[in-house]
Amino acid sequence: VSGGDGRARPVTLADVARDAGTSVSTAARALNGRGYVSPRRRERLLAAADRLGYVPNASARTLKQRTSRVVGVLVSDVGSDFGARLAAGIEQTLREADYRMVLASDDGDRRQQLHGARALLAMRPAGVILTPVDPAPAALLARHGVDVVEVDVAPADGARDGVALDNERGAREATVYLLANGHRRIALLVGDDEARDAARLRGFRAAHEAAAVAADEDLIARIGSDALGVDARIAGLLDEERPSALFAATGPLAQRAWQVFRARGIRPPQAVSFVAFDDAPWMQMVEPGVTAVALPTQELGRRAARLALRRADDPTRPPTSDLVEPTLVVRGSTAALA
Amino acid sequence: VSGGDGRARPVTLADVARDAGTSVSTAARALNGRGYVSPRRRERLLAAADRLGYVPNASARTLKQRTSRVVGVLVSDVGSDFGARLAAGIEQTLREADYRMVLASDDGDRRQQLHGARALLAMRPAGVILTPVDPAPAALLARHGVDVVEVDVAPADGARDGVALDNERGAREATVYLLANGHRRIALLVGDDEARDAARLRGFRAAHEAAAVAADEDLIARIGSDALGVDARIAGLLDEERPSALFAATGPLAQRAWQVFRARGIRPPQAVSFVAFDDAPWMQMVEPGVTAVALPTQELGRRAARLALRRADDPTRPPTSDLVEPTLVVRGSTAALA
DNA sequence: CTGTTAGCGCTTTCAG
DNA sequence: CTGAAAGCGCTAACAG
Repeated sequence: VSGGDGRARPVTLADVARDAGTSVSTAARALNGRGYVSPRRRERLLAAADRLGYVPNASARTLKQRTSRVVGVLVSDVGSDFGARLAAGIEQTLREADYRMVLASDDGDRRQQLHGARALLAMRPAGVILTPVDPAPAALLARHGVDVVEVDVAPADGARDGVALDNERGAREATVYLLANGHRRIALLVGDDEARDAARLRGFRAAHEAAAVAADEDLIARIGSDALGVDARIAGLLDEERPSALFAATGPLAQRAWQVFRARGIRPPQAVSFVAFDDAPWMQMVEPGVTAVALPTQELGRRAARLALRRADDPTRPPTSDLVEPTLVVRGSTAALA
Repeated sequence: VSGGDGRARPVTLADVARDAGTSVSTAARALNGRGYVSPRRRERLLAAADRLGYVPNASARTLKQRTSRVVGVLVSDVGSDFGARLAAGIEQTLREADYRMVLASDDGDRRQQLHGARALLAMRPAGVILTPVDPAPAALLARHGVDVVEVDVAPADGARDGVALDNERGAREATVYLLANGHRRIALLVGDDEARDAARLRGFRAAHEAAAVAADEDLIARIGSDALGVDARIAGLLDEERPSALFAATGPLAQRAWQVFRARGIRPPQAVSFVAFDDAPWMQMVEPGVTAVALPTQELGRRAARLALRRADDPTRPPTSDLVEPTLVVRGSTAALA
């Protein structure tokens, strides 16, 4: 990188123009490639810009064009595995298209969400990607004419762009796998979320129906992972219902279940086979490895970013809602029922 | 949130002023609280802003003030555990101070790093936080008058603000713990990085010196975790040197070591005690749990953000370099030598 | 193909 | 205490 000493005043387009002996408009045309500029002058301008260390002022451009090359991202927690991988996918795609990502999180707090949305609005973003917890931020953004892409919500109502994981299919495949391995009494641990967990439950049921196996309702535990007594509930399920397999349809529940196994000396697939939803690093470190449904979270981010970019490009196209497919990773925690 | 229907043109300060029957300058003073405005008018302006759904235009403000309320963050990988937690800490602190974070990553690619730095520069950020891989981006930024905070570099040379993990101390404490438990032949697995791993190695040595135990050089393996034959090297170390404890001073090496244990049926602390650097979720899921040095990565981020903010506030203060301390988490993989 | 011109929305002297 | 006015740096007509 050449040019530009520690001067206080940043180099502006006017400086470059002056240096090359042209007007600012010619300089502008040369530096962002649109409009006619004679090759000679273009070259001189490019050289001058380089030598002076010219960096365009994004604010000035945004002010004039009324839109920036920034896409806002609102997630509940960047530090979580989900948030991190999502953000990574988004950022990667954005960067390839020469857009910037401004990332805001709310610590699961509605007020923060709205505040974040307003802060993003102030930057006149080309779009905003958000994982919706509350409808208010999306509504605010939309009301101000900002295009929104929703992530990980049930196949969107069609009013907005959205990308979601195919929770139902993931759960179905895991269940199909167990059924195909001869399991008939499969216990299900699933969260109590309206959308996500309901879809996983549907997948579990669908697999049973397809196999013409009746799913015993007593084997199904809908329970938040942070609820009190989760461990006891899991233990109870194991003891009383004696399932041949356990499907933990949530990352945290899988973790709890594994802890219960450890505590009671259960070592899948002996006694029970074990399948988890949401593959995590620990699942391949434990012995045996845990068979799990792996979620393409980063791909989810890429798709969301692609949608945002596409919409920025053409605001009139009809809303899309994408679905990304999880895959089952088979490890040692499952075995065929003899 | 009140006001503002789906109009195309965003509400500007002029609109608010007109609505309240004042001039824009009065409106400006009222809405950002500095300068005199009569209570009556202030109130009317606030009400008007609210009713109209006014959102200030950050670009206009930035253009005028020549600096934004944005802090740039350059990390190599947002999706990694380190990057994610760092970003989370930074974002949290920034948000509390009403600053925004624009996050860019380079996939370990120098060109991307420079490109990211330029993109940030264009936004006239109040500061940039980066995990330095290459000195060029920081230099570019600094040359253009942007304040830089470096993260996780050896206690900075004092030229710039910086926050680092106290790698030496973390390694020392882990080693002290093993020595205190009677271990004398402690094998060390450490990376070949110039700064970070060298510090950890120093810590290992320092602990030995303090305990007046000679560290056997044959027990020390400096090896990149991605090198070929890491597993064989680890196995060899175990077989040939018969250490009573193994200290894996890097996350990836710890993972490799654990895999080797699994493959050979070794179950710490039987045969060997095991300590890892960089506590990770899997370490509490495996049986037994792994004793590990936990790194306060999120705190690292908070500190970095705080430094950036402080410097934005006062550009003249002398550079600070902070050090954050890791803590040892004792689990079941270590035992006292009989 | 090039230069002039008029702002984008906000902040900030500077008079009143 | 308030308003007029002058830009911040860039883009986009529109004349030449």
